Amino acid sequence: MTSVYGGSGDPKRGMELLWGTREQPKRGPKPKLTVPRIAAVAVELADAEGIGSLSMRKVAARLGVTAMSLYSYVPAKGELIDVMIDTVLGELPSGEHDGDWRSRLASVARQNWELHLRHPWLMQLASSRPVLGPNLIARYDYELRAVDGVGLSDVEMDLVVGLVANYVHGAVRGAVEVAEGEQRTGKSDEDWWREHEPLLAKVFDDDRYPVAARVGVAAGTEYGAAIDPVRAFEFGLGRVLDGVAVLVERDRGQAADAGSL
Amino acid sequence: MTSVYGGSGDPKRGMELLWGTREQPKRGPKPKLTVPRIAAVAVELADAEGIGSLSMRKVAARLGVTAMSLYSYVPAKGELIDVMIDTVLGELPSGEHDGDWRSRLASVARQNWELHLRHPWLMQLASSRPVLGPNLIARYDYELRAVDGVGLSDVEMDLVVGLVANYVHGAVRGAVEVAEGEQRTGKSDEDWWREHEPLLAKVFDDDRYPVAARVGVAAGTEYGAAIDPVRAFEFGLGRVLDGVAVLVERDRGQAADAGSL
DNA sequence: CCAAAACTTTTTACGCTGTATAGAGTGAGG
DNA sequence: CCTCACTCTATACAGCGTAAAAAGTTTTGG
Repeated sequence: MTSVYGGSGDPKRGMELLWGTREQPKRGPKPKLTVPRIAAVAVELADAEGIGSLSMRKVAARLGVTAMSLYSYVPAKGELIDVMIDTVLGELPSGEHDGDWRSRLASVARQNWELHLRHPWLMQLASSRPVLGPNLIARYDYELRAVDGVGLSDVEMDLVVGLVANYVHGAVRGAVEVAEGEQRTGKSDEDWWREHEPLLAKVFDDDRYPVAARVGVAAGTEYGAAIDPVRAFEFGLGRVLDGVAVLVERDRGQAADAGSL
Repeated sequence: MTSVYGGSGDPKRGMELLWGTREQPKRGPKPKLTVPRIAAVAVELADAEGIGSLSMRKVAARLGVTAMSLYSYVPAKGELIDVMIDTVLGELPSGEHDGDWRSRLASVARQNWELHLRHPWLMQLASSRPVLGPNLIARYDYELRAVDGVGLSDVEMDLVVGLVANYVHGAVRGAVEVAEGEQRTGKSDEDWWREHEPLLAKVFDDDRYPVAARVGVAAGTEYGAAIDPVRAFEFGLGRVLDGVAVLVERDRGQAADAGSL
């Protein structure tokens, strides 16, 4: 008899998984595995070979078990990935903050940046539903506290934190591309750039696309490569924080508090 | 679920595909298909069912041909996806601009936003290498022209355009999630939010996560849902443009300065 | 004009995927 | 003890990308 909500459906079961609120069974053989152990192995595999080549069979093999055995811990692969996501979110700080709001927010951004570099497969789960696991909530609280008490409204706080998260997510894309490209081809981005220079010269047609040609060449020679993801990230982060600062100062003036910054 | 395409071998063949610089064969039967036609059908399928369920067999079937037949037009699925990407980039404007730099850059962002909503599968190709097709170059030129002549250095222009692209990419994620969630479950995000309110109340534990609880509830009631992607996008775009404005004014006051943050 | 060469298309096949289903093994409660 | 609840294994299926081989189609050279 098959459940109507097979596969990625049942949110209650997913919540039990993420929050570990499942009463352990009283009868039957002792389980050989645990959900956190399965998730840890899956994360290891995804880090090493990419989420695209992560399969239930490989995870099971690494655990000395058959593929189907995993299905008594996890309803389907989708839920396993949900647990993987919340697992790696647990690597992020969620305690007390230091410094002013700007340095706090910069730290938040850099922590998220590094997490995505450690686990590039996070990028590719862009269009799945959010997970709402315990580590996500803890982290959300932490990120909000970075801008708590600086004069923003609650909704503005949520929007600012979302803005930083969104920006980091977009920016890390370039870095992951470069890193995976280098891993795949064994060539550095710089080598690739030099090797394909003649082809790029034809692509950046000076007559049809004068601005692209001028700027593309200027940027390419400056970076020594097609893109410099770290520089792009730090540059964009600076602009984003400048934009938030404008908002903070505006709100502060509105609250008749002539503080400095 | 996720599509990772790797291994794509010959970059020269890929370039020929994208730029259409392949001399057509003199002997043999007339080809029934063309690469643009194949790509158009593939885009249609990906729009309708997602990139995860796009297969060579389905594309071929839609064209009245067997799967293997496609391999005389395209070396592999990865290259087909490259062509798909450049194809949809062709939907974007690339002509003359109106208005000042701020409204131009806002238009650029909104155009990219809408493109991603039309073709959500673009999101999931986050970690593939860039495509360098003709439409990408034309669009890059167009976006650069939005901020040409406002006093930024060439490298700064590249960084600003990259910042906006990165931000949009990150922001569109939430919108795609909501849209796909609604399509998959048949329920609006608002319904989902209301239905799971008791569970969310337990998740937002007021003692452990006071800030998350306060802000999460405030944001949720304000949006009438877990997130309001359009509002988040417009808010973040405003802040990003404010941050760019700070840079523009700084450069304007000071002839040349590449420093940031 | 005909055969060879060049090209497209189909057929078949292989190893891989997620997971449905059924059965075997294991431990506690009646 | 048996029985129930549970874990784990074995088997199977449909679908995937694509390699290899063969068949069909058109142009070219002799």
